[in-house]
Amino acid sequence: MADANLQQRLYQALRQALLDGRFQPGEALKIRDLASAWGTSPMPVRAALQRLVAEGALEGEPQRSVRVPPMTEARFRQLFEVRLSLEGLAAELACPRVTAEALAQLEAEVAEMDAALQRRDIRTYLAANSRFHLALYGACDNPLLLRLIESLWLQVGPFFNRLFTEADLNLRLNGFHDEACRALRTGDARAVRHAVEQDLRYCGQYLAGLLRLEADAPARKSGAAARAGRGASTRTRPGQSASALGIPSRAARG
Amino acid sequence: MADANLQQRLYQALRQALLDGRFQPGEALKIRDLASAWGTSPMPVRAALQRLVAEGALEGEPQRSVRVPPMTEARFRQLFEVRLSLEGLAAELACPRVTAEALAQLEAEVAEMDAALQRRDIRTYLAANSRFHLALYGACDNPLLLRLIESLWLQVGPFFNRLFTEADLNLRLNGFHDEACRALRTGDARAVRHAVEQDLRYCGQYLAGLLRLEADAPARKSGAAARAGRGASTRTRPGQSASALGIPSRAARG
DNA sequence: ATCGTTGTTTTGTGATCACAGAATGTCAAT
DNA sequence: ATTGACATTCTGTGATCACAAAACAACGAT
Repeated sequence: MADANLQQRLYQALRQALLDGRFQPGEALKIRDLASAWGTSPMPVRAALQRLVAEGALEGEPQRSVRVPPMTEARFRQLFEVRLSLEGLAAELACPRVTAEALAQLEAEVAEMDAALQRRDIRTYLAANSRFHLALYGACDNPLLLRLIESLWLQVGPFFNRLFTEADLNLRLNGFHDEACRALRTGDARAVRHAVEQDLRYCGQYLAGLLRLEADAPARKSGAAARAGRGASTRTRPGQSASALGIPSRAARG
Repeated sequence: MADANLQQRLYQALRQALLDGRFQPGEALKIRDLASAWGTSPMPVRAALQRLVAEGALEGEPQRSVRVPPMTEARFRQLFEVRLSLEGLAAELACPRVTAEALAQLEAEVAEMDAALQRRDIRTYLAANSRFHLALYGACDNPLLLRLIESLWLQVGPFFNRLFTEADLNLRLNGFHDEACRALRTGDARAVRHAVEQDLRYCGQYLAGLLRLEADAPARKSGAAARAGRGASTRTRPGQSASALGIPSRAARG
């Protein structure tokens, strides 16, 4: 996984950075900056960015810089309408195909999420949550569906992770995971789907609330450099976003 | 639409060629060939191909030529599972949002399809069919969903169109379109979804049958150059696939 | 003080070149 | 005749260069 094409590694790195919310919404990713940060030529960076644009993870108008799309209420609604449909389908398909080992892993993830919630360790919770859903959907025997779901995650990621790190959640969203596990044991595919859909709906409602809050209070602190309309005139200096990457930046040459 | 970036124009051209089934499944698209066919440098072609790979319309292993993926039963199943879910969702969402003009267009398309069927004009039928579904889904007020559906069409396209041009269809799949229109008038979203799903299922079942037939009879004539396993040793001469394009090939220079 | 204008810099895009890995084609040995 | 190794060609990938459009900043007019 570490080898392969340079552009594919850059793609993976950018993808992970996006999922971790290491880029500000609205932030412009400039080819030459990233290239110098990685110590490569602009070429593979260009390819990686174009691929992310093709997947909808980044937005780029014809002749302008590529930006990470800010989350709006409209986009959020669209995203969750599709997520509900697709992840529900994956869950339903996965039910009859899930193996004993997979089910064991799922329950282990639920346990870890419980523990993380009690420790108020959001980071670990989110990681276990991702693994839970991925392991569940992974059993659906439909790689195409899986790819689509992952591309959707990539589009929510930047917004999702950023908000969750700030928010203290006294809410219990692990109940739906437990419910899903029970339904999996029963073999009730509809119930599995319903549990996953409820999980998504619950989580989505919470995030929508946070989004509304952030929209009302337009960046009181240094955060959120760009609003929904047009990006503010904050000019980013070269190499600024380099710190957001894994910094494999081999000895800034030049 | 005709202007914009070179790579975007190439992308659109390739996309259309793919939708029209002008490329053989399994055929390898080589950068330099397409570039010389268009009279451009290999660079924008590379970008366009990579974008199509990112969307799943083409498949490409790391260091080898990009190919149009052959349709297999597994892939077909995966594709239609997702299509059913997504297009059903789009139809359901579109129902309460469809305008009077859109509905008029939909019924006009149905009429045209009827006429085309009686004339056994498959070409016109397919075009009207595309317009019908696109117009319906277009009312769903979810551009993201629309993009996903179009990318799915792009993946079925090469297979879909090729088979339909060969097959004489005495089947009546216009009934579901009519049913959808009636449900739209009633405002019964579930019924609209059901009609569209039935349409897809019916069409999919037919195509699956043809696929099975083609799989059993492995290319008795000159068609189908490559099978599912490994591509045959048919070595394509440069410029062969150029005829499949719009041939904007400006005076082969050199 | 604000807005329109102009000159400079930045930044994406396309072309050409260079390199490495894969595929193919040839030839010799069994 | 088939199979193995070897040489050649092809093809994707990355680097560097050149150009045009967009963004930015400074300036001048109202």
